Amino acid sequence: MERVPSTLSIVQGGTDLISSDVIRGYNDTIILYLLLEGESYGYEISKNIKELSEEKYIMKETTLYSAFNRLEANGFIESFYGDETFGKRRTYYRITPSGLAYYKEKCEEWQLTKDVINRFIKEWSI
Amino acid sequence: MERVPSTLSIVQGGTDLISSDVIRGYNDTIILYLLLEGESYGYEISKNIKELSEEKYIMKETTLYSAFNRLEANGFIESFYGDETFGKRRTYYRITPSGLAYYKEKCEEWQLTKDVINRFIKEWSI
DNA sequence: CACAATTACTACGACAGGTAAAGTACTTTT
DNA sequence: AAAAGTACTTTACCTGTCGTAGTAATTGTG
Repeated sequence: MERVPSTLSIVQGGTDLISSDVIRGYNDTIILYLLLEGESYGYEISKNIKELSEEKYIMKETTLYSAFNRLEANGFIESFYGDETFGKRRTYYRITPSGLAYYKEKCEEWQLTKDVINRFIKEWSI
Repeated sequence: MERVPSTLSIVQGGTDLISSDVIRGYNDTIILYLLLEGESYGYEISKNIKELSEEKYIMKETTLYSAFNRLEANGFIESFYGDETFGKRRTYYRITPSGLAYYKEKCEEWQLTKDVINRFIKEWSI
């Protein structure tokens, strides 16, 4: 794997590429979205992101777990241990009311951000 | 001015807010877009961003000038001095062919990114 | 005429978020 | 028995943003 500077860093080697710097501001939101559907844990969320984005976005493990810590520190999610008696013990997360409020804010912000960025984008295809 | 952590840092105090972490991946693209229309310099670009975004996004000076340096180091823009004989000498920038190519890539990427993020966003208004 | 405001940068240092690399630990498949 | 998959944790580094501050010239206001 070639070493690429971070601005140009690419998720997925193929033709569908997304630079991680863009999603940056929305990693927390993406995680919260998946927790809306119910409690979950790291590995599952990771797979859900991959599936929902049709492999176009794969969140790195370290990014995911550091996001969990940040979200918990901010009171947006709560963690608890699962009671599985086999395998490695999972840490489950659930969204809190303030996490939901934050998610809603981010959704509104997204509409605005989209509009602003669109003004600086040209469409070359067709 | 209250000290706010960077994730929640806000551009514009009012109801229209955009966190800088989101635009992050597109600052370079925004600058290149404005250079498509012709040569320009820092202060002018800064004002154009403000106007085009209807005050919804104001790029910080330090962010702008560090973006210029990065873009020039990557060969996406070229700088030269203006010949004004009054005032402080301006550094003008023009976009290069490889800058144009990069801009086009970013535009395509944006369509993809928008689609991906949209999948994790709910619409609460209406 | 003094002063503030505006224009046009530059330098420095701090900080947050993303990520590579590596390790731990247990289970299932080959 | 080895590889692959599940489920994390720790460390250390890099990049981009941004607060603060300084320089330098011009224009507007009292």
